[in-house]
Amino acid sequence: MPETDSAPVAPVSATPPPPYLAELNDAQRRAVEAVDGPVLVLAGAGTGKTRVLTARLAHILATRRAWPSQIVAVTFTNKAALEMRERLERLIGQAAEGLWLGTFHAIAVRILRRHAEVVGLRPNFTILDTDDQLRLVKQVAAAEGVDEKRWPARAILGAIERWKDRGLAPDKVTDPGNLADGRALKIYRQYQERLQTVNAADFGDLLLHNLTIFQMRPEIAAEYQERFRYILVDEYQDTNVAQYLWLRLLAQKYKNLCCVGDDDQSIYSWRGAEIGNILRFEKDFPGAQIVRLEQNYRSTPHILAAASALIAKNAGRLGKTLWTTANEGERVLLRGVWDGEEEARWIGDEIESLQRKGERLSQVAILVRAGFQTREFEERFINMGLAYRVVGGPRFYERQEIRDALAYLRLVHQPADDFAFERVVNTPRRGIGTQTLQALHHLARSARISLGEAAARLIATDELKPAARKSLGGFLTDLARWRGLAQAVPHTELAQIVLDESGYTAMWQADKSPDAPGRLENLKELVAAMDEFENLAGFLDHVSLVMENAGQSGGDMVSLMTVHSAKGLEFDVVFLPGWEEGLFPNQRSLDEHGMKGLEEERRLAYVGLTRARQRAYVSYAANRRIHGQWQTTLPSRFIADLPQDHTEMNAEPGLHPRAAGLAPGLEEDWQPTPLLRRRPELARLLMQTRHQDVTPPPPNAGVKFAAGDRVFHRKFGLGTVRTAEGGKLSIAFDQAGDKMVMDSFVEKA
DNA sequence: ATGTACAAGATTTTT
DNA sequence: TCTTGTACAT
Repeated sequence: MPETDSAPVAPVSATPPPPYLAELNDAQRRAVEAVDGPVLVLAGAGTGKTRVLTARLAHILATRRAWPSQIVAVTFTNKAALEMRERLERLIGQAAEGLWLGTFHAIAVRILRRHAEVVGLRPNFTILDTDDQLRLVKQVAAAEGVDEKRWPARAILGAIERWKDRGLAPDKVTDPGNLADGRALKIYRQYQERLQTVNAADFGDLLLHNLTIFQMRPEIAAEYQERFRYILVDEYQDTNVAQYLWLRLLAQKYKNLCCVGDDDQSIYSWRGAEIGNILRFEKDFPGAQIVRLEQNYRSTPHILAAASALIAKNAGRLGKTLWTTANEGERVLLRGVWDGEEEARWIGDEIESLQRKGERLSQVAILVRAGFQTREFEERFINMGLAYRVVGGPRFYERQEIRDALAYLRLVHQPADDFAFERVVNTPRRGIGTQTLQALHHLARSARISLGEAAARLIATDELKPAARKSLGGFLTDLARWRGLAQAVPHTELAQIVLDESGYTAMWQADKSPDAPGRLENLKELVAAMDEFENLAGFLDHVSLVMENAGQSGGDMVSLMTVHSAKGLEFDVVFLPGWEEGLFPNQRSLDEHGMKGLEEERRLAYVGLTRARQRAYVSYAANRRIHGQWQTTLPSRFIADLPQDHTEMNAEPGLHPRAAGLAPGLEEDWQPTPLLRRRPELARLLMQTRHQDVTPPPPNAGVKFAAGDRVFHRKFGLGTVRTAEGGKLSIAFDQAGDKMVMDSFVEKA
């Protein structure tokens, strides 16, 4: 949101009949025209949520209910905000100057910068990234004497973030739980205090501080309540409690709040999203209009039916019946393969064949459950020369050299930024090691000052060794000079000067590792990217809030991403690999959240399927290598949830043939092959061949069982062999009782 | 203060 | 398998 928000901008003129209404169906039009008062739009996948929200914006402007600067529209990603703005401006035929459009965080930060002093910050405060957060928690926890092994910093930070997601500042927390022996709350307090000392806010703070400001200064709250005549929210099912409170407060005066959401697509509960926010809407806003959108414009009937049947297995949903008038199309294709490499090969071949039939690569996506799954596809696609892009993968701003460079700029811009200080004080090497740093930390913590200030005090004494003292002094002098320069020269020039004078560029020039030239290239790119911003502050905010890949968006390429990042997107063809028990649904989600976890996983599967317009492919592998370990896997229970009428099974011969009809109970006779776990060299050999042609060796080949042997069965557990005849064993299982089992299904215990 | 060698641990999803 | 952290040597 680069625009300023000074004076209200004149109303946008539009000539009737409005084009934005022409392309809508009845329900959509109702949602658009019900502009006064609270509105909740419950909409299924592919029913045109964003289109409705945009049309609504256009409508508000065209009917002159508000100026753009009196409207706030909140989207889930910055990209969605950009798209909405473009669409809106096309609709109204002019720029929507002054419109507040962006993520919760992007909007909250604008408010916070203005009133930072209310929460003890200065307007140029730093926005922390996850790394910095974690480092701070580690420091605080260590000082508190918490055992890192028992209570990893990650877990403590998780607890802190959960509190923040729920809108709880340290003084509001009532349930300290037993995390870190009940010390988590104490750590939270110190963490927060330290953030204030170093003039920084983390992501959660952006909203939390907003709430605090509104609470402590009612006149400020009133100002924004007055300003925001219309509030629009996309993806409402994924708002957390803090966001909900923020919205409720701001909408208090005009109550023109319109939320669009789909409870079946709530996939962020791990980040604090509350489906309850949707359910509560009518209670909080009596007389709210509820509009349901159920006509799907995206997918073919087969895909829609398969997805609907899948999500119908979830209990506790509001329930929607999606329908479409589209032509039947192809069934969802289910494909079972031997292993992950085979899966990547098959998908690659399939994409090539689609491409030959005229499908554009940019209309093809591979959606995986977890980030690490993209690697297999990348390797394969590089190999076959297929153009692809990883969406949301390793990001430009997360590269080491970029983060270092940014740390220099942050430190120039915000002298108290400890995290930046720590990052660059000895990069390039200045002979400032752990000893010196420890002394700095010690003083900084005890005197409640920033590291930079502590450094300044320390060089005034003779506590440090002469070498360290001299070098640290030089560093501080440099910083002071650059800060002075910041007023005088343009920010791109400043960046260049800082990188050169600090010796950072020279450091990489002297580096003879193969990736050094690339890093220097990236640094150049960074300086070039800064040119698009008015000043250093604007650039730094952009970097903190918009952590996405610059460039490389163009071109005809296959998209590779997690299902989470595919939210809100659509493609002609979607591949959904890795539908295996443990991977999808993810085991950890199941272990930690039980039924709730399973339902969220199912919603995720639903989101994945409904991204497809024309074709959806679901695949699973019988063997997968995870952390370099071979594991045999079962087809996901979600596959069994897909109705046979709308799917087509196409498994490799000999691979758990009834997988499609197999319920997760796995009563049946299929067993994974433990052989591969014991003999990875065999697995590797198998992987190097065309697997269609290879019959896997029978499991347990050559293993003979005799009465009295202790054995293990995947389903029945441990037991003792009573009799063995041919391949059939009679086994007395410790838990499951007596069973007849084929010997290939048990292992020697 | 810096560099090396070896061991342990990790992998869910992101504004 | 790959990355990160720690202990020890330089």
